[in-house]
Amino acid sequence: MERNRQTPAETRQKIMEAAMRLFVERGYFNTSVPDIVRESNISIGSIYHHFENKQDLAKALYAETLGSFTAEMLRRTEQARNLKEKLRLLVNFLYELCDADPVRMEYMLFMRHAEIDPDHVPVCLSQPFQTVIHWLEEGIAWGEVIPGNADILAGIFMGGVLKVVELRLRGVLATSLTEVKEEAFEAAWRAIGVPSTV
Amino acid sequence: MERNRQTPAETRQKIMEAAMRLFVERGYFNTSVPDIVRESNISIGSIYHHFENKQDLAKALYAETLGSFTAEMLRRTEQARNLKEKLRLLVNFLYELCDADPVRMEYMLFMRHAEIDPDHVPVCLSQPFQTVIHWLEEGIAWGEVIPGNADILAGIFMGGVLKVVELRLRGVLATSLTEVKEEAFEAAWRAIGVPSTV
DNA sequence: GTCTATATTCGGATAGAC
DNA sequence: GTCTATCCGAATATAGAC
Repeated sequence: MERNRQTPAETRQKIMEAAMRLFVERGYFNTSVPDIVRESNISIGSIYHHFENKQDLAKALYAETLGSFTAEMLRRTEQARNLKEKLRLLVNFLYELCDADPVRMEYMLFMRHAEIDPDHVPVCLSQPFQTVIHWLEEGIAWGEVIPGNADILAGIFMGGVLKVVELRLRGVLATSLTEVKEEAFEAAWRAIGVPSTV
Repeated sequence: MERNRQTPAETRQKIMEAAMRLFVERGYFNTSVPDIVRESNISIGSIYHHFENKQDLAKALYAETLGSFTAEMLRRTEQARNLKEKLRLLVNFLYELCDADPVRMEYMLFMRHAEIDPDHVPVCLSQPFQTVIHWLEEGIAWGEVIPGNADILAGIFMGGVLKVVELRLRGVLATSLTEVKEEAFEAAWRAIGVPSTV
């Protein structure tokens, strides 16, 4: 068989992309390494050259995906003037990402990574969620957010926003999320925002 | 080894309870049938007598758990006079269940059953969630709920309420859900309820 | 670095005694 | 209906040529 001309970095990238597609489609445990070989057109030997084992591949995929998501989220929200605007930009980012790359969105929302990596940090303790909690603590101090437990308010807000993503990914919502982002954001904001705030 | 004196129904029940504990603790695919043998003290032969195979056991467990949950949910909410009261009773039920039986709660919230059963119906299409959507459609007609897309409003409300459950199960919230159920409910209701409604 | 061929382990499932 | 002993396929991972 003809050998690949691509660079090692490209090979590694193709492996990870194929793995993400398959993990989303059938789940980690229903995906064998030979499946990844077929989906990526990379041989099993190369896969085990780039990654120690299947779990190591999954961990690298998770870490890199979460890392780039977090960086992009912070970039997209940093220029906001107040909390309401920050959260609106966050929702816009999430909903646009879901429309543009549903596979990546589904991967981040639903991969049960704790079943793969015993010392995995739960999503609600990871940086994106903790950042939102911190924003809400500031928002409470500033009088933009209804006083209360910031963890609970963050859960109500983000849980609502993300459940709408799930409804879209499951086909319950027929319309793209971009079309409903205002309605969803306004509802979620009503739960936590002080009404007088613009 | 001494044979069991229990009835077949008890044997079946012990198998299912052990399976649920293990599925929640390590996940379906990290649980082998020999694991279930150890956890339940039922032999592998008996397990395969009561269930066709491991997947059939998981399907029965899921169906029976969801069925009894749905029945109890409907029973607990039927006497409410209006939508706000109905949803409050629903939240009370969910949060009390989480405190009383976190394993069952976690099983229902996080089992990725689609990876086990190819023709599994997603949670957001299952009876409990569809019931809430139907309630909200009525609530909109009655003027109790802010006019809008009932799917989205249901997602915002239930997503928020359930994310708080997740925060509790993951140890982010140190207090029991019973202690915070009013705060969480009031916030989630603000997202969807017409303010004038009592 | 990439490939093919192969070894080993492990877990789902069955046979058949009691 | 419950049990023990066993089979067998599938999947992870390795060896070693190119």
